[in-house]
Amino acid sequence: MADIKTSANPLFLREDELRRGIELLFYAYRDFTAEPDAMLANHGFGRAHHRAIYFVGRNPGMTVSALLGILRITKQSLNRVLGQLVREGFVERHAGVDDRRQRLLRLTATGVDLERRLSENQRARLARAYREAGADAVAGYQRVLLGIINEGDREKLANG
Amino acid sequence: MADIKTSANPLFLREDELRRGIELLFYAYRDFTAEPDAMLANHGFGRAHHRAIYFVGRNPGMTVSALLGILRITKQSLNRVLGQLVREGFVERHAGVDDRRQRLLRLTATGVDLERRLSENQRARLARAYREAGADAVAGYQRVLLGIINEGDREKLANG
DNA sequence: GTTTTTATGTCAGCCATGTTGACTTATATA
DNA sequence: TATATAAGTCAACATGGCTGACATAAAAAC
Repeated sequence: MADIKTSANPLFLREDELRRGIELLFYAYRDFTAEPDAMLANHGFGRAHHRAIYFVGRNPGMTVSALLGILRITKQSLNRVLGQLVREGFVERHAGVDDRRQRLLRLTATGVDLERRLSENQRARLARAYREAGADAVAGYQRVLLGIINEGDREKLANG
Repeated sequence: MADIKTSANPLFLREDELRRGIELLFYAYRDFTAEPDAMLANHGFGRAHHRAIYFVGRNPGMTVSALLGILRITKQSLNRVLGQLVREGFVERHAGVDDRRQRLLRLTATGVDLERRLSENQRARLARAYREAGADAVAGYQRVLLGIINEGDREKLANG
């Protein structure tokens, strides 16, 4: 009886393979966010704060709309966490230069520091996983995740 | 000038590569959960209900403690959603046979139906991503996600 | 130059889902 | 018989989504 589980087999998309892919994503995301969540709790912050800090740190000078587009939440939800971050000195808002209605976002020095501490855990975790899996596996990981993402962002992220 | 970005290069763990890995995981999870979330909202349910239904469907007859161990939430949080699912006829609880303190969980026919409809989207999305990425990429995707997961579950899931 | 649209912020209230802490019940085990 | 375990419950609280309504300033259209 032929081995129907070899990687070259076109039937690799059967139910079990998909179920496994779904579960691995659940477990990985669960463990990936657990430690930063615990650190954030000490500041009275939550995961939403981490996301805002992360993307502002990644895109200094980004507009509020751009951040909303990434997070896919309402501006009311965003402003709750963004307001806290501004009031507590982690994020700065400055009027845009060509469009003065815009509020350009950037991390303060304190914000940069918090972002680094928060993501350190995730970077270390991912670095270990990458190292143990090897470069080819990393390419596959990226290719599949890219395929999961909706078309619009997939194109934007494709050559990242 | 040599291409320092080839997949064989040992420097592939630099900052940018890790950042990309983090962001792909964020975007993929965001889009992976968006459609089931919308369906659940029509039932007055949320993502927590989906997780409970999914894992009970996957492990018929599982105990409450086993489910708690997977979801990593408190029993109070779980019981809120589990109670709703039982009251509304999606999940059944039966006393265990060898240990009658246990409540063994399983989906009703209605529950099986809901689970299938909820996960259909995710299975289709993942199937497309798998198909387009190819079997080698799928293996890499699984290997890296497995590496992200904490040791305890990693061993349990390794030969899944 | 006036009107309209856009970018952003804000107030109020609702819901889902996580938390802690205290307590109960039934059953298994020592 | 005493203790430990599996599960459920009540109460209160926080985070972070949501909707809807409204305000302000600046850009863009007319």
